[in-house]
Amino acid sequence: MKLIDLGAAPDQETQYKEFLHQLCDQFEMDHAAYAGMNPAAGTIHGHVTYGDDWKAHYEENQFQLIDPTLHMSQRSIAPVDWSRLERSGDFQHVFKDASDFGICDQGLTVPVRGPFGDIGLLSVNRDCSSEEWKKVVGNVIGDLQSMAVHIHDSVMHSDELSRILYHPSLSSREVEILQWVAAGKSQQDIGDILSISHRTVEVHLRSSRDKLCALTTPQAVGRAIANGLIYPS
Amino acid sequence: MKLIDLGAAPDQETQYKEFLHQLCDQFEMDHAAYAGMNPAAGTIHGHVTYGDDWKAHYEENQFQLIDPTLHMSQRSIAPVDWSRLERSGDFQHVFKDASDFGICDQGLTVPVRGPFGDIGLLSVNRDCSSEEWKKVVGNVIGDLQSMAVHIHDSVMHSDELSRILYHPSLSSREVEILQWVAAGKSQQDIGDILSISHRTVEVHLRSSRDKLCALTTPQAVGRAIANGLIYPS
DNA sequence: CGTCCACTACGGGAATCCCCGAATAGTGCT
DNA sequence: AGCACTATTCGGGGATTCCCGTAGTGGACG
Repeated sequence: MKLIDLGAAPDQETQYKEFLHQLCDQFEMDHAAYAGMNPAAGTIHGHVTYGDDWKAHYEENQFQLIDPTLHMSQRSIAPVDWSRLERSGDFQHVFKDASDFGICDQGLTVPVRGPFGDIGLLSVNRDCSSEEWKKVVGNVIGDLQSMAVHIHDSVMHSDELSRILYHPSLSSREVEILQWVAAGKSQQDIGDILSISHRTVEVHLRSSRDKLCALTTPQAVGRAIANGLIYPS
Repeated sequence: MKLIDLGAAPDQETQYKEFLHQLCDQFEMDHAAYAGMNPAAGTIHGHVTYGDDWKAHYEENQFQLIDPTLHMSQRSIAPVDWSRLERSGDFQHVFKDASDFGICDQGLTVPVRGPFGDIGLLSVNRDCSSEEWKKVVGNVIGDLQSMAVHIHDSVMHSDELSRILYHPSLSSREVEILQWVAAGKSQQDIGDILSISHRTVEVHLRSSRDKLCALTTPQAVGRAIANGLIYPS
């Protein structure tokens, strides 16, 4: 299994696309797609081997908001075979359109997570018999896992600068207190834990809200988690 | 590659240990160890193939606080080969003791992350020549990745609180209100928007908290966002 | 058909949070 | 040194949220 050095790519878009095409050839897949979300930087990376027509159609209809393959695998640790997805309205909606573009609903999505709340999703699909699919998947699942880690690692490291630049600058005290709030502690509790007045705790929370442009503490916690500043607990 | 159904284990400790021993046999390793941390549930799972004497020594000296293999891989996306670890004082300290127990410093740690900030670390090591190590690792890295995902997935789902968190069932009204809260609206605002009493809004929030096992609304919002029930805004 | 349970809905009063003002200490710039 | 800015600390008092109790409705089940 050959790994491309994705980091040194001068033209990343082309490089990643080429990588995915090679991945398809190697693992006998029709298509491959990678989606990487870095909430800390507010960036989203997408690379696909699909045609531009399907890409345009997907973006136009905002399918990323309802796409069940993204929704499920974002919540999973293990790879998600599309056959195990609920055949809901959203599923029918997306895959009915997909089939019009010659894309089948037999696929697999491998989720990868980094330490900053960043998520990478590597999806592959192939139009073939159910038995053949199972056999192919069984053979390449481990390599796919490695590929997913490799591409996500590469993408996130190429994006490191923007992550640092766009990181909201909360003070350590503010992060500390926000983390306790997300852990379900009251302001009084936190004051006791940190041995300061609960009034002071509230001031730090206020400045956190200001910096995150949040109207309420729950909203601030939501944004802090989405930004990878704190972890849910 | 055979996967044990870890979920149906009557005696989990024994089952996981047996799984790790099989993993060693299959991948030609001396030892294997898994450590899983779930901050949402506040639980830590550990399973190793090391002897009880080293286990006791490790715990006694609180090595988990300084162990560089844990420290580095907690911050990495890709697997970490121990040869790339900095030979710091902590490294010397841990591995000097380890060698006294017949454990070598040639190993690899594979990190896996779930959607709740939960981390699983699967480590393997083997005493052999550097060339042989590279060859062995190259052959099994993909399978190790799959194994790490499999065991972490299994451990997290075997945990009671984790099970609840991974499969919450909020009513549509509860999700709707939680989404407004995450958008920074007050209970009064939401009541006006939905044309119901703000008291009722609070009841829905309370049942949302209950279902998500959250002590406060901010914590509930954090968990709801973390598992994709609502979107940050 | 009655029972149980989940969802929806409302209100009183206590607990908590949030807006206001205020003080001290450190940091960087002129 | 003087100034501006931020981080950290604290308190009063009004606004908001939260706990407890109550109640109607509709679906599931023996």
